[in-house]
Amino acid sequence: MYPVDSASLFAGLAASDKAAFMRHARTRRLTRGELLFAHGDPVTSLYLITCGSVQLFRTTHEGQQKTIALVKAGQPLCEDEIMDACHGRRTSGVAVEDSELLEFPVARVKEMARENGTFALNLLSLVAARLHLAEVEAEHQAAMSAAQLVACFLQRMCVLYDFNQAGFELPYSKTLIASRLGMEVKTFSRTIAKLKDHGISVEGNHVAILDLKAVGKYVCSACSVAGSCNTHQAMEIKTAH
Amino acid sequence: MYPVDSASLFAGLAASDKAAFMRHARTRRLTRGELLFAHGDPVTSLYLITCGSVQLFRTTHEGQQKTIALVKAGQPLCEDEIMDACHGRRTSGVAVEDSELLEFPVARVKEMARENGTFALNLLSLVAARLHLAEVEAEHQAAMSAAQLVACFLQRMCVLYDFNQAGFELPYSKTLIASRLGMEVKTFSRTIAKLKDHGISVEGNHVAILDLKAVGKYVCSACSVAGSCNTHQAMEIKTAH
DNA sequence: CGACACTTTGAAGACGATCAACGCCGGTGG
DNA sequence: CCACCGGCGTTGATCGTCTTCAAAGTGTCG
Repeated sequence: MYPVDSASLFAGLAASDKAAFMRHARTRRLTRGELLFAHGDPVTSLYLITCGSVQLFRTTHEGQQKTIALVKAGQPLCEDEIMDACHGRRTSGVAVEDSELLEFPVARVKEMARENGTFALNLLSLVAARLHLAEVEAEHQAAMSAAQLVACFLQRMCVLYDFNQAGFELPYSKTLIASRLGMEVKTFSRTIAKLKDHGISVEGNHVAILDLKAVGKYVCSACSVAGSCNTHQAMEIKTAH
Repeated sequence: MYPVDSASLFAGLAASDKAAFMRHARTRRLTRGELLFAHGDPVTSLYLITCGSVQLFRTTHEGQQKTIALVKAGQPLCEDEIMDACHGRRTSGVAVEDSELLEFPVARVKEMARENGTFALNLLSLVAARLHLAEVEAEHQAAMSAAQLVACFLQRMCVLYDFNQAGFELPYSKTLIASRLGMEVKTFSRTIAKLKDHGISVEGNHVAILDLKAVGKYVCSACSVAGSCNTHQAMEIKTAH
């Protein structure tokens, strides 16, 4: 269970305001694979994952499904959709594993944002951060090879999930990760083999990042002016305003 | 000159509040090609373009430059950067043509958002809309061929710039548009030829969209559940909350 | 044990990027 | 006035990368 109070959404809020807001929360429990909402559904709620993780995805006309995001415990869900409720969900949301989340009615969230400037700015920070992330992601997709994408992703995951670089287990299936990276499973599979030569070993679900320099050399203009993709580390962590 | 008062940023604001905010505005005039800010610069201001247009881009290590966005008169600039001033500009901004814009200090904007709930929600709407746009864009890049991208772009431009479908002039150079679409000029050039067969004729800077159905058949799951990319039209127009 | 989802691998194919060369135009300077 | 240059746009040929098709191995769970 994730400590809800420390969510960046509530940073800087008075305990009383937080408590008042929390009274509108409902707890939702999902089992592995259960649908939280579907593409096109009306946007009625904002969520905060307290346990587990959720996959956001879209299904293309051919039935293929593209993963937009993997959201883990402690992170909010759909904070970017609350402002245009009229257009319906932009993605489908499904529990990757047994999960638990807090559900806040959109109307309450807007009300809170309208009345509490700090909360509004927190919300703005979150959405802005996601936008930045989306831009970086887009640039990566365009500029980097499959191998670079995978290396970059593994390294970021390592930081974000607080894993030990020297050895950790993949928290998601390879199929899911491949979809998240926008590539075919086959390509992902092939790519993994090549990574051995670049300081990253993957065997089954076990990953070991042996040579960090090899990863770091993939420079990316979106991440910093002249730095390396190691600065990704800061990207998802920062939320303060 | 664009009517500033009708900017979506100020929707629903009391005239007095708007006026108070506007007092902090400074007018900036840029000549064609002039730099507004560079990648990495501290984020000091939010802009509102009153006249002309601005290119946002990043320069990669090899010196190539990728266009992130083309912002035209009436639209705000950098509304997504104001919340993490510490990280510096994420893009460089340059005037595509002689332009004029209003400049608001970041501190004032934050202050306004903190005190005025409506303004805060307007800001949130803007950033959320941009995020949505970025996601759709990413999906397009991944799912559509070069020809589809160009067709889609031309059609959207037609709506966004209020052009006549039957015949209009490109407002930007082909080089710039190609960069905006994330493709090489050469590819863009070749693609244009192919479009003739699909109901879009381009000769020099003159474009005519003859067969709309041809364009419309490029369906895209990001835009609507089962609709066509014609719904792009709604995308950039909506900003209300 | 058998169904089925997940993963790996080989071979062929499609697409866009890259290399290279050329025509076009506006500006500059001799 | 003309020769030169740089930016822009077009076109042909080639190349690398990722997807697709096809097939088979691995694992889990009923």
